Amino acid sequence: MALNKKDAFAPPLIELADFARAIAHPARLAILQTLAERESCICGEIVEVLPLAQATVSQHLKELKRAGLIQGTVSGAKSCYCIHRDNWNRLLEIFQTFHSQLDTPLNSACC
Amino acid sequence: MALNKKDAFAPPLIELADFARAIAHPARLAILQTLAERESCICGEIVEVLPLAQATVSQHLKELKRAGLIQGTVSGAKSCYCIHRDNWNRLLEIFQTFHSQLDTPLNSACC
DNA sequence: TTAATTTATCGTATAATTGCGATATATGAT
DNA sequence: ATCATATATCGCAATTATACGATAAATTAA
Repeated sequence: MALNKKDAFAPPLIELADFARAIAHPARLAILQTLAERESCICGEIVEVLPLAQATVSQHLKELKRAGLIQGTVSGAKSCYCIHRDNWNRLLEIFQTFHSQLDTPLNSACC
Repeated sequence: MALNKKDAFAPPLIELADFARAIAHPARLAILQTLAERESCICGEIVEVLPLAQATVSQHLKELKRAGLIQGTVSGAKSCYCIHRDNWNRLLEIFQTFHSQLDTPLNSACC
């Protein structure tokens, strides 16, 4: 955009929007699923599972890490990832809070 | 992207990712908030509240409408918007379902 | 009818996202 | 030491998103 206006909004909105952006791609949701279903925190396995090139998967992993939804550590030549449980739960919490704040006050009569 | 790979993923993931994308901008979250706090379903009022130009707000409204999170009807020269309660609740539901599916099976021991 | 108001859309510019091949780097195996 | 494996990063291309001024279209007010 010409100018980034995101910072003009309230911090809670920015935080939720940022989390939402991280999960706003089916590949990243699939990564989270894969990390969850296997007890070991794979990496190359994710590349096998997803219909994407290794470089692309690495980028998605980086984005999830940036948002704090996963964490990764190097173990030898391989890289090990897993879900960051605290932040993953926090996302649910703040979205539930936001959602309930938008509950209809009186009636849901609308336009 | 060179080629859009999103369709290569499971429909539930695509649906959730699409909802997430719609709320992945603080302006759109602010719009949802504004629509919720006023019983009347404003439009020009949103422009007054947000730190964005009218054309930009209109674009964000269009995006929220595309995702099904709001609905709008024309009433005279003005346009009236409100939250699409069914879909708004559905988003919460499918995210909660997805989130619970990723619950730790045994231990949360990680990398 | 004319003027003002309201909102959607167009056109444009800029920035971010997505995707991948190629490469660099580091570890593990031989 | 050499080779294979694993992964992050670079560079590039294509697409999409963000933002806004200008304009169009329709309604309301005068």
